[in-house]
Amino acid sequence: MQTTSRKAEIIAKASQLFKEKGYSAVTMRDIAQAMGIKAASLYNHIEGKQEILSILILDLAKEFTSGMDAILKMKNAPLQKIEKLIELHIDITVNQSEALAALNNDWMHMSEKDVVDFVAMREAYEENFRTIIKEGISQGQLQPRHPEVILFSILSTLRTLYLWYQKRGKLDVNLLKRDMLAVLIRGIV
Amino acid sequence: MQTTSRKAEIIAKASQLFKEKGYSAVTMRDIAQAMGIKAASLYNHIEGKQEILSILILDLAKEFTSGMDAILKMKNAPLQKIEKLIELHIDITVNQSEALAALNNDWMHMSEKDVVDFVAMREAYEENFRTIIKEGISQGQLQPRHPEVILFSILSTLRTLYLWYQKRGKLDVNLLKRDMLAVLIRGIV
DNA sequence: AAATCAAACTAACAAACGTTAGTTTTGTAT
DNA sequence: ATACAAAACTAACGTTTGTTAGTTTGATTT
Repeated sequence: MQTTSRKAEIIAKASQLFKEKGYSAVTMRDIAQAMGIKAASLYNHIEGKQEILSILILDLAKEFTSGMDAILKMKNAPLQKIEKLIELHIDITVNQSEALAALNNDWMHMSEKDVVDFVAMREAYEENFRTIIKEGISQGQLQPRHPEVILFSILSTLRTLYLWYQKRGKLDVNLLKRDMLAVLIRGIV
Repeated sequence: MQTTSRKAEIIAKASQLFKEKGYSAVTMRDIAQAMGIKAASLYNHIEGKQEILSILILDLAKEFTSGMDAILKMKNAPLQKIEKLIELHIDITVNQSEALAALNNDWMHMSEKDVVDFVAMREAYEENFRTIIKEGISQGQLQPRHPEVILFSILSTLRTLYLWYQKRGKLDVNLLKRDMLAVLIRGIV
């Protein structure tokens, strides 16, 4: 019984390389060498380079979308939903830090159709996040700052978490969540 | 009297393309076409593709470094230094949003020597920032959170500001500074 | 033993890449 | 008009790119 298909192995290895150098700078021969095989052999498992990227990005985007959907269904107050969203990002980052690099930096190199789908998903995600923030403000639970500034302050931090989570001594996840929630929500003063 | 050299024009145009697709995905023919000339003509002005990238990134890195140096010389309290740093990032972003993309995403494609210099500058910058934060905590001006979490929450937001500053209706710079200072320092609750 | 099948291989292609060499054009100063 | 320098051009180069075609290997099933 195989636990991981060869295709999944290729995608996993490719995502590591994409994280290091970016999609465009990684060649099929790079990926093959990292797998210990020849470039042509990759095509027994995948359709092409672009397919690797699309699977990587769209699967991850769906994870964010379904996470958001679950949170929207909750009966919690806006601030508690934001806390859940922060935890969602941290959980995904800890388990998928490689794919996050591609999602952040290389989505524009997917096929046109996949780019359209991805951008739609991302805009829907951001719009849901924005709505929660606006509710928080109108209910007096959040400070009356420009919602866009709040949205992107939080999102920027969460989206680039993958860049420094690793090296910083593998902070305990629960400790990380506690401090990030504190900093992002209550500030630093 | 020419106000901008042809070389500077090429670098400026290239940085726009780098921001859209990343350094590796932009070809010399792309840059030439955007300039309305042929690819070979570029070499009358620049040494090669990598030189464009290095000038772009290292010039910007020096701007951050000298900005940091000026702030370190001030006699202000840590919190006020952090406010100055946030304003520094916002000012640079407003004037150099294209080059910031390359600095964030494509620094690893410079020559080995330039990468070493760049990473050294970045680490020095972060170390200075970290020291200010630690002073703020030990003086009781900042909450006693993990300094690394504070550092990267602020830096992540500032570093990706270039991605959304433009489209969001060209927020007035002073308004942006006010709201970002509030969100990053005093939080959202 | 024969057949099957996944997964590797070798060899090669056409296109695109960064770059070089040598030449022509263009504007400015003599 | 002539000379000069800046900046464009055409043509081509050697590599590298993603990908295809056809073949071989090795394990499992019949």
